[in-house]
Amino acid sequence: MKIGEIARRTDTPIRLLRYYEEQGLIEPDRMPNGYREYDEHLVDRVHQIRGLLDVGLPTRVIRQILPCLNEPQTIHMPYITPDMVETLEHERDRMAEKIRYLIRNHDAINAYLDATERHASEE
DNA sequence: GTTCTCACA
DNA sequence: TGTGAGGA
Repeated sequence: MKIGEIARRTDTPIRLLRYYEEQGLIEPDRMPNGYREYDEHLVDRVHQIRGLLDVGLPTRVIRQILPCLNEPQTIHMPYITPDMVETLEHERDRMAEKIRYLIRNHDAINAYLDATERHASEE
């Protein structure tokens, strides 16, 4: 499929699909006219990449663990190198910190909503 | 209309 | 990573 179609199917801007390719996250074939040709399996891969990006993993880390991401939604670690373990541990810690902030903000918003409700029902 | 590359008041 | 230019 061409870039426009995979962009629709993965809800990813064309701009970003080209960017992911530049970062070595995906490598679509080329058609004779120079257009990128995306294989069906890349649909899942793009979804997977976006998922990891959403959780905060930088593209360089994703590129690193890419060979271990084959079945959709799963992470397999057949061959794990020491420095891969190191970066993953680092990312895990970053995630934990992010979660702490999320909880904090979640609580704050919740408290606000709570107060608003009480206020409204008292009027 | 769609895609491509390159580049940045 | 957004956006536009200039081609095919």
